Amino acid sequence: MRVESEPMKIAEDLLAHYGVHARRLPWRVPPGSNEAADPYRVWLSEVMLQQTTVAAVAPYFARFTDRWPTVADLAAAADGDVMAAWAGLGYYARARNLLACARAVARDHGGVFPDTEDALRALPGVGAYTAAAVAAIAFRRRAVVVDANVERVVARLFAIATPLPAARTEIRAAAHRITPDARAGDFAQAMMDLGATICTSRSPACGICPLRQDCAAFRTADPAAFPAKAAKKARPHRLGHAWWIERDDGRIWLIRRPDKGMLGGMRALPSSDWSVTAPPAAPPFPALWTALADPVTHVFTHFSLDLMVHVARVEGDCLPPGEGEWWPLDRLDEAGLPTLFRRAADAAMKENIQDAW
DNA sequence: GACACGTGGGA
DNA sequence: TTCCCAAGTGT
Repeated sequence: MRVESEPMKIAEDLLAHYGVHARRLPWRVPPGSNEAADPYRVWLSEVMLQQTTVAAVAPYFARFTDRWPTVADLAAAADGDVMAAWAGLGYYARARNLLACARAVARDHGGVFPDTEDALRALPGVGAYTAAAVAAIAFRRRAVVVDANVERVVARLFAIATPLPAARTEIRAAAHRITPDARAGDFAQAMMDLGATICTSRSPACGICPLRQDCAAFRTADPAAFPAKAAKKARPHRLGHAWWIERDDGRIWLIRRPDKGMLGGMRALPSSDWSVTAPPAAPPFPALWTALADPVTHVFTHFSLDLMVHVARVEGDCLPPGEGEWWPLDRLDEAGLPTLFRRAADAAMKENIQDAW
């Protein structure tokens, strides 16, 4: 005979806890509030929060909503402005899809977010998770919201031993069982709060968990062992070159990367391909090139990179090959460089200061 | 299902 | 230092 709490009891216990302990977040309406959540803000926050921490998102969310208060404002924004505003947050396909989604809402939905999970799911950059989250949180629909937090909490509640990702089907079915018909949005946010603050990946605080009496993993020797996960692959290493071209009027040459691939759509220094073996350091044009002593090291999700930075100072009549723009050094912050190239720029400028001395 | 796709913080 | 991971989506 199984010892398992009633599905409804889990939701009741969790929502009671959430009513008292809900985190106050800029995009969140407090539990029990009569105020309705703004679908635009809910959607924007959900996209920003994909694979990204609350701490990292908060300042970006503030800047975006200040500059583009409505989905119509965002839909009317220039591509480059949005990409630059996203710079540093990572996963830049999100920014491209964000704009595409805002414009689809403006063009196909009269500037109003659709209020069903299916219609939301059809929008660019809105997958199963985000569609369910927006439907539940902004439109108070009964949707089963499953993110990594929910997966972890559910895997523990029911001590699901199947390793991820194979356990997804089983976890989703269990999440469906415990999701209440009413307040599914609060329930989802409560699950995520629990996963972020108590039922954490490494050392869950079971002693203060409102669900410990409902939790099968709590009754095992090692609750943190759930969910089991498949082994990860080793991270390969790559090498590349980047070119810092500084003109005598205090500008540097920036290009825009193609939409597809790494850092797609972002401003960048000209650079070589990033290969497993060092590509030949073939500069974009002949000049007096100086390589920085140390490469810029950067770790991406699926590989790490050593980027050699080569510096050249050129005359005002120099025109590097290909598309690009001369960008004033004193406004480099506004260029919206992704972190890799921001670090390369910092290294190049530091080197130049040493030259001047 | 597998893989590409960023970044910064915590243990 | 190194590894893991954080409100996933698209292909």
